[in-house]
Amino acid sequence: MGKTMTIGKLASAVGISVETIRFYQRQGLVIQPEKPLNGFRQYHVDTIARLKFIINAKGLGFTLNEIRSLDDLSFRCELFHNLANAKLENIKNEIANLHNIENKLMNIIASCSVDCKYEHCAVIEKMHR
Amino acid sequence: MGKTMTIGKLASAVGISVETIRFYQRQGLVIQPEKPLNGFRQYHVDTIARLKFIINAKGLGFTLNEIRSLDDLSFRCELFHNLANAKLENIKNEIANLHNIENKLMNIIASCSVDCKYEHCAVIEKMHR
DNA sequence: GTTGACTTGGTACATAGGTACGGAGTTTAT
DNA sequence: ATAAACTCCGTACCTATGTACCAAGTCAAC
Repeated sequence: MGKTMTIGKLASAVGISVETIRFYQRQGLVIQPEKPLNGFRQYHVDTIARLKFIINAKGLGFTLNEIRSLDDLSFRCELFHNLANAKLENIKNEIANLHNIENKLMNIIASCSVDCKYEHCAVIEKMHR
Repeated sequence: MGKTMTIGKLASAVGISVETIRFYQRQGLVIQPEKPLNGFRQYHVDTIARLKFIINAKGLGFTLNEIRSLDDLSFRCELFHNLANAKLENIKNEIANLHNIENKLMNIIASCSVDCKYEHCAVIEKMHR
């Protein structure tokens, strides 16, 4: 047996909405417990850990699809290592792209300060080429 | 007058698809020229600059909505400065968030190397709390 | 003057990750 | 025993940025 709870309690226990849990069920991330002939579905306390896992993995940048695939690792470090490293590369690329944009923006802002003496912004002008 | 062209020529002149130009028109980013009673719509050469502006602004991280609002600046540097700085802050925040994730990932990868002596990955375990 | 390439306009689909709604059933509190 | 709160289920909607498809019209080349 063990402790069980309705979806609302579960939701407030982990700090997400009922609708989100239902969404995760539809995505196959959380197993929906059987519905008793009479009454509300009962969720096992372990579902809290499951949801926290999903939330934590999301916090590490994993998508819901990737989290689903994390399940296939069945706690084997080596496989997890690979996925985490792949994700890390991923994040580093995103950071590099953003740094690129950041530099362009800083250049353009600096350039605007220097070049734009009159009404007509030379920087906006340049953006048309 | 001036040179004009059909949408296909325009698309290949700037290196995007016809569908994308049509999409930008629907978004109000590009003005659709009048359709002659008989024949294809003719785009003025200036539309090339317009599209390049959109593409460049996208490259600076501006969304299509923001690009639409860039139009209201009518080349006034000061206003553009404000928007560009806001966007820069924006990008910096995104970078900071990603760095945060990056650190968490690196910690977790390192921790997995140290803690996981056996089959059961202690790091995945921790992600359930 | 016919064939192939292009345009037009409308609509549907795609991703990712949810949020919102509505009517009916169930449970809980008073 | 009745009202308030909660659950269930299905479905529609949301943002952002396009992509895909279709039938019908038009244009250009050979």
